[in-house]
Amino acid sequence: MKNPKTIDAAQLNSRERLLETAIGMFAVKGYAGTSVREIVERAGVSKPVLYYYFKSKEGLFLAILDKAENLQKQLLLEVLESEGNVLDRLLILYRRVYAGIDEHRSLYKMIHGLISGPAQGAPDYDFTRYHRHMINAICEIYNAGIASGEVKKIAAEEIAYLVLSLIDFCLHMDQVHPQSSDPQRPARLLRMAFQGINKGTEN
Amino acid sequence: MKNPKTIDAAQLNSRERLLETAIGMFAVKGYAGTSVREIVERAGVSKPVLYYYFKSKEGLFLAILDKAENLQKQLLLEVLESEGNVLDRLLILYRRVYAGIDEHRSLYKMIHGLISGPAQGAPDYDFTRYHRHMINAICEIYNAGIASGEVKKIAAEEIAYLVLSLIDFCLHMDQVHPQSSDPQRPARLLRMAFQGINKGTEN
DNA sequence: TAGAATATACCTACCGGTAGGTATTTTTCT
DNA sequence: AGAAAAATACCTACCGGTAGGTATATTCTA
Repeated sequence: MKNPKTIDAAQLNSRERLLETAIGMFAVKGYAGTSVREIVERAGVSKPVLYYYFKSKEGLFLAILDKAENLQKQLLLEVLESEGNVLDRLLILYRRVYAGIDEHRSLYKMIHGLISGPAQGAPDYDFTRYHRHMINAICEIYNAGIASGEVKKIAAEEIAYLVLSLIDFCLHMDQVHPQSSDPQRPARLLRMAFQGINKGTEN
Repeated sequence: MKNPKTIDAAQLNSRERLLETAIGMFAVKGYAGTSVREIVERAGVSKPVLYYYFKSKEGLFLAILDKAENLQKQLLLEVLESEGNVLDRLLILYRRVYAGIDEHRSLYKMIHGLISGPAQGAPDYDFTRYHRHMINAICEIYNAGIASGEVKKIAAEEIAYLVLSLIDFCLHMDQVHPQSSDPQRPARLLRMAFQGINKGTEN
């Protein structure tokens, strides 16, 4: 039997439970606002278990961010396997990112809170990496479009910032103003932006 | 001599210094991430001075929010004294809010962090009040427009949400993406929205 | 039976908060 | 006006509690 956690799969193992619990609590109470005591209590383990797997509160925090980065990388790899024109692929990107956020709401909330809010006493961490991964992925898609002659030869990074702004905006709207949600918005905005980017338009 | 603090106006009094210091620290480190020791140290006072004026860390926090609410109310009162058509007055509102945020950057950062991020262990507080004040002000401006026959008779609250979303968006852009700042954006967006609201358009 | 995984019991450092005291200004009373 | 009383504005020193973290013993499981 080599498949992992064979017996007693009824409950996740302690490590995974700690991760999930901490993500949830960091997301709603912040890093400094969450004590390791509360984490282990809710996770139903004793304190040394946390230190056994993560060595410190900071280690647990970094493990979470590590996991997040892997999720993002994996997600972007999948997206980059897509085929089609630039606009379609960017929409695939958006939908995949959106689905990912939906699947890991707390994780997104936690990271977003640290990117756009106070440091909450959390250890130093370069959060721009998430941003960079996104930029790189968009650049790759756009450069493919340039190579195939589909879109104008504009510096891909310029486009990437524009596209990412639109995506951020749509995500933001959907997260904090769900009442004015509009599933067509991303496609519409991206299409609008592309009026001036597609080669056909010649201006 | 009855005028306040006659002698030695060289430095602000302890209370004011504590407020300003705490605002700055809550803004960058969050509520739970900031200790009263650090606050009093940086403010150059002893700990009991904080408890003398605010009775607790929580009291200091609430005093800050109280101050913020007063600032906002004062600002909106000024704006509501303006005259002109609805669009002009909304632009005045935007510019005034923008100036207010610029003048109290840390305070804005602190509150924004608590509205859109984790609770950071801060005491309960109904942050929707700031939102409501804005909505009410916009409603008042819009209703004046209805009374004068300038704009369509649409429920003012509906308009208020639309306008506030635009304003939030512009502020957000200016705060977190200052490189793509555009002073004309608010006017342009508001004007766009008003194409369908002004009576002239008849649709 | 070895080692991975967990528990009990504990440590030190720092947290928010206070006891108790003092210098200084303001008010009150005569 | 001038002394007495009281309020204001601060201090040093310390409290109980809890934070993150650990030494050590025990229990599972392969």
